[in-house]
Amino acid sequence: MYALIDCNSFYASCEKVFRPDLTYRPVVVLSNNDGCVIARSAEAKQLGIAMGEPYFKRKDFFRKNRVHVFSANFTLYGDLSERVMQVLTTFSPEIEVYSIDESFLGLHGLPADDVLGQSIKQAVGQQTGIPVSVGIAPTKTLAKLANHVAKKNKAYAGCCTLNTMQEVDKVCGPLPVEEIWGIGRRYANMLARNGVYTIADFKALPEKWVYQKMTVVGMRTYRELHGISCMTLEEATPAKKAICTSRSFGKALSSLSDLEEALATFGANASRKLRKQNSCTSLLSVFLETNPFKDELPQYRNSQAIRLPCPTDSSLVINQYARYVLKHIYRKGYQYKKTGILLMDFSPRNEQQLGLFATFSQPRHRHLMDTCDKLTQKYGLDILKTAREGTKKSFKMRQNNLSKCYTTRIKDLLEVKA
DNA sequence: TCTGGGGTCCTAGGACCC
DNA sequence: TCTGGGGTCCTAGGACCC
Repeated sequence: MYALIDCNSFYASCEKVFRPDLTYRPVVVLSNNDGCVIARSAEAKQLGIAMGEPYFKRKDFFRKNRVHVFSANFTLYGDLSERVMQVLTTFSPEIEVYSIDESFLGLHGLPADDVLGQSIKQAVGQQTGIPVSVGIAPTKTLAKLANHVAKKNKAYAGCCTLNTMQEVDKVCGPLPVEEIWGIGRRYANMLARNGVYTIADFKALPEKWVYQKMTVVGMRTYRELHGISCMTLEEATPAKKAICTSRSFGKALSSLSDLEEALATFGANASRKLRKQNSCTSLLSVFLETNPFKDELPQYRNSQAIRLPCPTDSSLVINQYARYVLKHIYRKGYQYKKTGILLMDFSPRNEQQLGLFATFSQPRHRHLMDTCDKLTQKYGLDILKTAREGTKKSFKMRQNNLSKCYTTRIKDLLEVKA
């Protein structure tokens, strides 16, 4: 049996932990640049605020309804996420951290019932302040469904256990197919065209038809719904096969030098992620685009990849090539809104073949990068940068409602006043 | 004025190898 | 006269997830 533990309105809940005055108030969290709504507290959902709505379209509505607005604070959410996962490991050593706000637990040897679910919920709530829902079932796909049911129906009090196929069919059969993990909008449309609307309809299909229309991925989902486990717990997080860093700018940029500063910052960031998982990259791609929402402005977007002479994890080398590509795809006279870098084709750091014609020295770069990483880990990212990253930051994001980093920055600690 | 930022897996088809 | 049977790698496109 598996348990799926999912945090309720995670980002909004994180903000509420340190703002008890907002406990019963509608709260929303915005995407980078204060662009769209990406999290809503239960009260905000009740007001009819949708996921992904552009903030500027709803500003007046938020003010009128006294909706509290936060800029995304991923440092805070990441830290609280780790604390939640830490509590979960006290229940079972088998844990797959599936995303920032949810984990699967393997329940070998544990009583898979609502009592366990409730004690997980209680422990996480007490130790972190984050409310969670728990779904327990024989397969991961069914645990996801059970979790959905626990969240949507008050009667379940945040925990739903589905032990038998009879229970599954009774509770989940009438639900629409798009609630199934692995069935998105496209498949839901395709299924609707074929007269399949509910989970019961889907389960009644011939397996061969599912395979033909939805490949082996769909078939796995189908079997999991029938109680046949096809997805195992992935306890070790596999290394990434690609790493991307990109941001929209707070305001449009047109000069090459401004774009170079932005890209160098993103490149340094992507390189740090690369070093953190002990990989080297040998293929990188740079992209650049104007604001697609501005119909009246001339539009341009382009991207290009470049193969490196030998694998590297050096910010300096990566940015040198990134800058070369940027110059190549940059065109004068456009208002750019976004750029980014994508690193691909990884190899392990300790298994490097040196390039015969490499123009940079691996050992020297390695030593330099190690030293830089040690310094920034200890004193923060602002302590040391490459000159290319600049100091102007003309690309910086809009973040007008950013909360403090209560748990990761000493000067942001809450004060208790007598 | 203002519209996010990451990832994964699978399949088909083409080019090439022996 | 007859023209097999195995592979790999790459790319593009389509689906999905948070």
